[in-house]
Amino acid sequence: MAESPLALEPLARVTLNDLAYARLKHALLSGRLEPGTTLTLRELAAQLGTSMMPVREAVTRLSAEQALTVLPNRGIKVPALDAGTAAELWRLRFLLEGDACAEAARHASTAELARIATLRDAVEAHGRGGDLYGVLEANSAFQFAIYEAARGPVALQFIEVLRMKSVPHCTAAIRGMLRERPAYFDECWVNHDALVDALMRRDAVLAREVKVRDLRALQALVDDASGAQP
Amino acid sequence: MAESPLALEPLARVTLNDLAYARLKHALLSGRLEPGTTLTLRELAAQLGTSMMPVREAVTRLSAEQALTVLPNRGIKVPALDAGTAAELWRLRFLLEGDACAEAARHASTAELARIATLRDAVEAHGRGGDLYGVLEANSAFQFAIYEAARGPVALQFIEVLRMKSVPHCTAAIRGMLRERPAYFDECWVNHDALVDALMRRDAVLAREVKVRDLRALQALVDDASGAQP
DNA sequence: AATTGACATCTGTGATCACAGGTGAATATA
DNA sequence: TATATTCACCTGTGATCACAGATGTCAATT
Repeated sequence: MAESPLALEPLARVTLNDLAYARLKHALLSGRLEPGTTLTLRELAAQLGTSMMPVREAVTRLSAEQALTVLPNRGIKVPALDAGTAAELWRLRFLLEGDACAEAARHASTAELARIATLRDAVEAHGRGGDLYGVLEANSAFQFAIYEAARGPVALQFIEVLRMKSVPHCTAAIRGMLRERPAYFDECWVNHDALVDALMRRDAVLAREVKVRDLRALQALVDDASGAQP
Repeated sequence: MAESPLALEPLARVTLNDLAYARLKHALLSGRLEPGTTLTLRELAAQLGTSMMPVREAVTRLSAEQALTVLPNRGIKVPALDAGTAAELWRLRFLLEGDACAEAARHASTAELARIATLRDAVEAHGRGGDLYGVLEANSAFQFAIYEAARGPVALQFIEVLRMKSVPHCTAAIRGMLRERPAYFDECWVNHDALVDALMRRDAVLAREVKVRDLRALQALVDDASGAQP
């Protein structure tokens, strides 16, 4: 067989299983599922218009990643985090997301940098508008644009898992603060600007530093909120 | 309801799915599956004495983690790594396994340290005996005893995923070196000793440093072997 | 009136069946 | 003899069916 000069990708086969997983992942990453929410396979299958089969493989996977918990004969639950697990998640987010930002500073193309800057603006716009899901969705898109630019598919997948577990745990606190003290988020916009700036200047060390600072602020917000009204 | 003084664990429900996953994971982590090996769902189901169902959920999961590749209508394959992915895996192993060793130095109980030291001896014994699967199995047990002592379940899972992808890629090189230049591994035993020593002295920085050195040596071995006879 | 008992219902799990699609060997053709 | 073509077989994927177990309701009993 002759070597094709096109070298086309093998054209990844997308199964209903993958599709179901992608949907649930997106729901978790964009804060639309909060701890305590319960689901059932049959209900999800009906919503997606398929049989239970693809849904249950997706749920099995998410349950293995501890992004969902399956109660035997009782349904599927978005788990609440105990303090120890939450602490470990923050630690790993500092480590992996910080590292990914450093790598992004090294590898991002100018087109990617431009796209990242655009997405940053969208986050701030939604944030000042005060709509929760808008800002969560936009923020997710902004962050993952950076992590994709880091050119590390394995690390990207780890970060997805971390955030699927972490985001639901943060949503309530963000909603409260967005309603009561929206000015609190000014610090976020500053950090976002600083991060984009570091990426554009190719300063890997600074990028990681800014990212960790940003995450630490979020952790403080969430810890305060859950400490105040548990 | 009265608070039970026993506070028993909820007794985790173990499904055939989990069992099948554990089996395949173990086969990958202990080097018994090498790149290029092909499997089928029906064959695995027959070996495990179940229907295809539990096996396929386990395989779906492993394929999502890219520890296995499923070729549409053609079977399941243990994937070979391209250079880019291999490099990223090494980078992440330095990061996460190094970090886990540092954490183990902080949190390991004396009982765990004793067990780790025992397992270290077993690795060296099998290594000097020259039997491949013995040393791989013992080494896996030794390393994971350390990572469990680090008290980070999420990080532990990430490390498992990394090694499921990395170990098959290393097996052939280790076999070759074990046969041709067994003295090469003396460096390993020294590193293992140094690692256990660092753990016992609670020196987190040193533990990470030794671990990274150990991994770097393994990477050099594997890269040399695959560069020599690709 | 409070407690206990049974039962109807709903859950995830596992098995079996049906199917589209890809492979490769055997066959027919030039 | 070399090439093209067909076709039987085997694969993963998806749907449907069967089942054990947990829950909560409702009635019978004390």
